[in-house]
Amino acid sequence: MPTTNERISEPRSSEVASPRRGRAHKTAAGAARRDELVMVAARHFRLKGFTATTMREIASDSGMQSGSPFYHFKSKKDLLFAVMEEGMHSALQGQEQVLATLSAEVPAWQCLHALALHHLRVLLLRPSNDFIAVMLYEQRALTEDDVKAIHRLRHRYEAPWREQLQVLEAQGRLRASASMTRLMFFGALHGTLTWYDSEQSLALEELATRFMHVFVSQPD
Amino acid sequence: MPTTNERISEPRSSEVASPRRGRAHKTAAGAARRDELVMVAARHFRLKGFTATTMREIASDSGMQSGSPFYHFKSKKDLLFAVMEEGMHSALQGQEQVLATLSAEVPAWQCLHALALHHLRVLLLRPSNDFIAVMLYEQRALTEDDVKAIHRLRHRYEAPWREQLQVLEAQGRLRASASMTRLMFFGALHGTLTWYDSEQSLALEELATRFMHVFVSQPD
DNA sequence: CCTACCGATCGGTAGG
DNA sequence: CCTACCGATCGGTAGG
Repeated sequence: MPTTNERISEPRSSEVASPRRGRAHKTAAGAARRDELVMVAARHFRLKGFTATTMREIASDSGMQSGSPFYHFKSKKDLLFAVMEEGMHSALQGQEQVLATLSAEVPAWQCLHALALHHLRVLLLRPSNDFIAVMLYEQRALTEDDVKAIHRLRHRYEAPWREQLQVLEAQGRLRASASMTRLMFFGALHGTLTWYDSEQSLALEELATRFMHVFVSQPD
Repeated sequence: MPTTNERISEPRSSEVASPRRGRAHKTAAGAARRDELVMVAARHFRLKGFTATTMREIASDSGMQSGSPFYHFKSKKDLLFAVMEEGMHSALQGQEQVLATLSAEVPAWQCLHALALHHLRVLLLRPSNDFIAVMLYEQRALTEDDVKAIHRLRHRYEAPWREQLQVLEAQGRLRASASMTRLMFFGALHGTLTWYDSEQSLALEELATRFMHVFVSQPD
């Protein structure tokens, strides 16, 4: 996928002066402060919502004064975008690692199972799983361009899903079309955010298997 | 179900003075104004979120002055609760009507199909479908007691689902346990809020059928 | 239900 | 990254 868009790749190779939205820190300490802001913001945005969270809270919980986050981020919306964008980048990375461990001839059922398990971990495993709830619930607070950028990342994330589901569809092992199955599958997975309880519910491996049996017939 | 809780049933038989959270209007015009506030609020809460919506916008779009909504509702949170509570009441009523038209011996598959279709209509058909998106996305803005009241309504709403899914489970026609199937089913249905497009997608009847084939095997 | 208003808070900025 | 601050807005209220 060489079609990375500019803003998404920009943070990794930029030298613009602060305040801005990317990572342009000369010092490791500066980058660490920025990362802390993103983490703290993700938690607050998830628990209280974007609008109900104040920059003052985020600053205070990051050990800063009220105006200091604006040294790292031009606006509150840019901080929200950073939460979603960096979350998606790390989820994409994790997914690629999972796929890399699979041999090339692994059956589609097993591959999709691995993708589902990884996604459940992204959704439910702390820490740093806050971003995805924020992404699912706070899209309307983004600018149009930022929504598009996030959608591009989500599309890349879904690419292997599309691929495996098409294989399974061709094998006659789906109960709806590949794209309909994908929409239902993600909907059901995202629903776990509202009911999964790590104390009382199944282990994620077992949960992923249950999902697979509902959406795909005949495991290999 | 005689276990209706006080606050839920209160609005229908109360005589307390305004401002309050129930319907205590002597005049039909007063009740109509209140209903308009609830409808307008639902739309705004859905499109912009609870916190980002101001009482002034709601007032203005309801043809009132900025302070007037507080004649009908003690607080913004009470208006949010009214949106969810009245939405759930009408959804419950609609569901009961659907069930009433079914004969007593209708097979479980058909009954669940009717429930799924009704739910898709509640989710996706305008007007007055805003409340459910608000309910799903804005729970954290409610007080603890209000969350409990809404959960009781949702539990009542899910009762016929539980019943039919248990029948289907006993018949060996589910791919996961009855409760797991219900959680996945609702998750997948709620996901339609993010992707269903009435212009391009299937008719809701057909969509309900596709859902049914994924979650339940062997239609009658 | 309107008028007029208050106290509090918030995103953001200048200047260092 | 801190200090000190501004302009704007907001939920809510008193009094009619």
